[in-house]
Amino acid sequence: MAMTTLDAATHRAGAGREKVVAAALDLFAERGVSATSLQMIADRLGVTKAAVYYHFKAKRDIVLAVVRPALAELGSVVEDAERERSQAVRTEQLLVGLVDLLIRNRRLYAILEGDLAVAQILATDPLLAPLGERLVDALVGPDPDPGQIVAANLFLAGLKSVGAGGAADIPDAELRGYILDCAHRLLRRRRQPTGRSGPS
Amino acid sequence: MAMTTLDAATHRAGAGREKVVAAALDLFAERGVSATSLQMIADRLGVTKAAVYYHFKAKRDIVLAVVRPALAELGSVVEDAERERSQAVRTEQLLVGLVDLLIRNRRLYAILEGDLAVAQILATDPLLAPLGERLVDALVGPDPDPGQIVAANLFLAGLKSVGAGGAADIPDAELRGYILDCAHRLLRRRRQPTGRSGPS
DNA sequence: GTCTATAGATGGATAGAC
DNA sequence: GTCTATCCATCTATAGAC
Repeated sequence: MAMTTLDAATHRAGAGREKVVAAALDLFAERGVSATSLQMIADRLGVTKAAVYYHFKAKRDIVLAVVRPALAELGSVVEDAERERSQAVRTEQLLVGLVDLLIRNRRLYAILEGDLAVAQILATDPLLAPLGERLVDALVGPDPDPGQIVAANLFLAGLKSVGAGGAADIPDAELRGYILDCAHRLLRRRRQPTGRSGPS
Repeated sequence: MAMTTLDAATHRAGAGREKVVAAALDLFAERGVSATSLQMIADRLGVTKAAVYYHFKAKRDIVLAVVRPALAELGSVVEDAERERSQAVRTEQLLVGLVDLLIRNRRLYAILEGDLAVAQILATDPLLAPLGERLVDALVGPDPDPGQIVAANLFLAGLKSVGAGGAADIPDAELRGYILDCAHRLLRRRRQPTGRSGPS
């Protein structure tokens, strides 16, 4: 029974649904999630609110649909890195994957933590919620000093903002280099104040 | 005729007004600006919406009142730095002032660009709007390479997030050191690809 | 699959009594 | 200076016709 190639995961996968997601992404990036109403999404598509509600039973689900694909990718990047044994390799692989992901969809990152409402929605999703913590952990390695945690958090928070608007005029390949440079500067090992000085 | 010591600048400066600002700061930090209603602010104070409207004629004005003191301080920091002749001194002075400001009121920074609604409100204020640009300019100096602009933006964006929640358990003095370390790593001059290699 | 219509709640904001 | 009461707009969400 050919109900298209995919159908279970997303409950309905028509072109209409994807148009809603695309329009929502536009509006979320422009005005923020809380300030975007279903009416605006419907207007942009030239349909009515009720038509939007055919595809999604709540606004919350639209937010998740907009954000989930990239976060799923992010999850893969983190998992791949976590399998790496050397911390140096792990960090580098994570960084490259992270920056690539950002470059590929700059606007999305503006939404991710830009609105506290989104953070609250993501916190309710059991798969997505712990991602941030795992990210920092994989990035800095085991028993990091606090300075490195601060640096990692600062970098991750800065990432999204740079993707958002701070560097809209810089082409992808170039921006990628700049960001990786920032990451290397920030995360290069500090002089350890805690003993344990050699590589494992 | 003694109408209290101050009265012109803030149109009314009673204890009630300051309580509203304090409650709003709490709620904005917890839930974001858009998601905070006047009803919630009133409830937290045990008064009614109308009582809040006695002090502020619109929600927008509450947001500005919450944010303006710190932004005014930020303005002073930027101005002081702009008067400095050496770019190296200018950057360093700016950084120290910036980090101090962040440390002194961590929560506020979470609000500043955390909600796009706030950005839109600030953009309408003639004094506050150009601050961000001047900040970056003063931080990186004249004709910066794009990499440095990216680094500066990344740092500034990371700043607010670190103040917000990423490092809630780190004491002020220590956090201050970590952040300054990050700043120095990020903003230390790159090898210039554009000629002009020496100090002025 | 998209519509009209509307429910039901809540938002910001105002008028006027006390 | 704080209240009650209210206005009106808008919001999310649902029911049911086409």
